[in-house]
Amino acid sequence: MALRERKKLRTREAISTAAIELFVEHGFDQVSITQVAEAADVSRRTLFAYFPTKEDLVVHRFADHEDEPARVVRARPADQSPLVALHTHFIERLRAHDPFTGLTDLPQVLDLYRLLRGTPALMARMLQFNETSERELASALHETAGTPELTARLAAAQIASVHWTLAMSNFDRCASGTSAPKALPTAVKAANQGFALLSSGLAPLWPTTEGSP
Amino acid sequence: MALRERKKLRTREAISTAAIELFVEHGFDQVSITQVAEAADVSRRTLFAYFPTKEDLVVHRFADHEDEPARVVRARPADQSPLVALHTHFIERLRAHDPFTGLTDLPQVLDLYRLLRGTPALMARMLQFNETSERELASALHETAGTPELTARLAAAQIASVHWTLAMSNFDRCASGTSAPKALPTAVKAANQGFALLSSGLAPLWPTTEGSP
DNA sequence: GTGCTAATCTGCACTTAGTCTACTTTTGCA
DNA sequence: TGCAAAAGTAGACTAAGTGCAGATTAGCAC
Repeated sequence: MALRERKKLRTREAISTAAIELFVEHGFDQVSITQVAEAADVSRRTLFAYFPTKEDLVVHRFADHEDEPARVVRARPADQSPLVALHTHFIERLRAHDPFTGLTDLPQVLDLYRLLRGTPALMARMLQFNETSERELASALHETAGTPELTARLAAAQIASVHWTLAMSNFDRCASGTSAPKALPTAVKAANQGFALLSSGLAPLWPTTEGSP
Repeated sequence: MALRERKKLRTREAISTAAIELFVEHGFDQVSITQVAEAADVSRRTLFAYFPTKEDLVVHRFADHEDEPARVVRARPADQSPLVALHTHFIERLRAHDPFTGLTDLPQVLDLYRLLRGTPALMARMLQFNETSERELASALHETAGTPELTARLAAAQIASVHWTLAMSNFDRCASGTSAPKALPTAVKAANQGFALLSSGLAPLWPTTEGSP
């Protein structure tokens, strides 16, 4: 990689790191773009060349994971169902304490999560990420499993929402002080339940005599 | 209702109507708050007394439906499962061409939907509505069906996402010119499939020999 | 090294969303 | 009619984000 490219990456990291540090310490709304630019030793204008909005200074760190579910579905063995592939992968990442699952002990990541949850503007941006992820997952299901389009969209929506719920739930436990290894068994159980609900449906939760309309 | 209250409501409506009219004609980003205030014949500052953000000028029209799923679950007969209640209700609203379902012929509503879909900032705001709706549904499930908290959250997430997907799918059909009565059968079939997936799970979609991990 | 080109960085002015404060108008009611 | 409270207004202010014109700097040819 050329010097120019490397320098750009370093600058980008420097800006984002400075931003998150300031945001974590003083709060997202209490720190201005100008202050971030000063801390990172670049001009305000340059900062906007790297990050289109203030929110992106924080959430770009999750951009890598945006297409993870779709990739997992596309990369699965031919004889494996998408749901099993996603389940297996999630449990695997959980055991690896991948921040992607919400289960982590890294103080920096926990701070980052706390910042996200406490800032509506950032949560809104994360939901958009989630929607992109969902759309890509729908495409992957449609293209690799032959699922009809609407069906794929419905399934992807369910899967993405369960995924998000599990990650938030895991994070909440870690943020409130439980260590990752200690939270792992609960997290695995939760993940198993989430994927079981996806796989077998919600009907067994509320058994009644009445049928559907 | 007192004169003061009535006048406030009228002002609120006038502002929102003027705003939507302008936004639909020229685009959300091409119209400034100042222009909206002028069109509604109030001061900029007064406008902000009624609507906290520019986005709210548009999306407040959906605020009524925010807690609809939770209400349906709470109001269901004692012997009915939450899922059946929600399914029945959705089909009912579909037949009534309730804009809440995305199925409508009212040109104003269609314009409004088109505006939403074409404006990322507005979609982001709608996703937040959806999340609130999901949280309230989770509470309703937890409190009225005795579902454990995490289970309720997972179920609510799935239900809310299917709901949203169905509404968007119906809207897309209507926005592309299909009349509501003509789109109804397809919409009912889609709803039945969505709720069937929720009820019985995704496993049957992708039958394989391999089990879960 | 020298110089050229193109990418990058910067300063500055500008627009717009949203807030704050102090002041005026209107409404409900005695 | 008069008064207290609610609602509306004017105008200055902060901060995000954009456009532009000029200064720097990397990459490369010689």
